[in-house]
Amino acid sequence: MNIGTAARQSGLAPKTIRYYEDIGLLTADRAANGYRDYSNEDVHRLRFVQRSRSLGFSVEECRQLLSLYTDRDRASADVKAIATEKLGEIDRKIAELTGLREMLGHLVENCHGDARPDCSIIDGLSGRSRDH
Amino acid sequence: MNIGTAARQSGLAPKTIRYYEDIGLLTADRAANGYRDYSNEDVHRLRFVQRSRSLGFSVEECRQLLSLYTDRDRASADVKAIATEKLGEIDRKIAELTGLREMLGHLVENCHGDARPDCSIIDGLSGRSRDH
DNA sequence: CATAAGAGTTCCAGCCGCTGGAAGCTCAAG
DNA sequence: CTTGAGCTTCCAGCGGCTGGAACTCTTATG
Repeated sequence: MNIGTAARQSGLAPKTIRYYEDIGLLTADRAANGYRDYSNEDVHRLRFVQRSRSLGFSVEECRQLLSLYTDRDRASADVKAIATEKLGEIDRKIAELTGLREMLGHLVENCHGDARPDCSIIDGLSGRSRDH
Repeated sequence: MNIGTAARQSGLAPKTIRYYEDIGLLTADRAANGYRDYSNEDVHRLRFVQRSRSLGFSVEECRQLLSLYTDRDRASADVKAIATEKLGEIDRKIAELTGLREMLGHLVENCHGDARPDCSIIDGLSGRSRDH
């Protein structure tokens, strides 16, 4: 199948698929006319990458996961290690964002938000606030 | 004061400060020797940007905030609007990450993580899992 | 006073992960 | 036969820095 079909079936943009080929993440056969030609198994791999990316894995991690995916002899522990590491990262990001949310939330709450120039958000950002 | 001192006091890297000047976010006086020369007020502004960036505002948003910071006549409502919008974005990001966390958490939980090649994480990523 | 270290300057290039756009090819429908 | 969609390649740019080269300037020490 052509790249457009593979794109639709995998949820990736054609441009993205070409880019992945460019950086050597995935290869594709070529038809006689020079068009890329994708098998169902290729689409599986594309979707695998799409899901992994959307779960927060970097392209390099996808490369690793993909080789683990392809290598039927690898231990599941190898995969679990990568996924667990990622889980930690996600947790750290959530914690960080939650902190941000709290701080910014305070600022917004304390800002009267009217026509007066006095603004606790600006004060907070400039480090002139009384607490924290 | 020189850029290094301003950097230390604002929590930004000298490179970053030069970059901000490059893109016209902040300007700096020059001393006779050509070195950038920062006043205490400059450092205030640098720190303002540093905080804003660390709270998740983009450089462009920082530019807006900075002009609101500098303009003593603006209404606090203007600032509040930007901050509230940002708060929504942060909430969306948290929700997204929480979703990811849950999904990846399930996969990791179900993976026995031993030497066997059978792996529920790989299965999940490849879209072969039974549920979700 | 010579010299060496450290901090400043400029500019160019690269990171990640795409995405847009130009110019040219191929293919299917009308 | 023409039109338009879809494919190809390549080059450039996004955001937000960061690294490195090559240079000048300042400061401390022998």
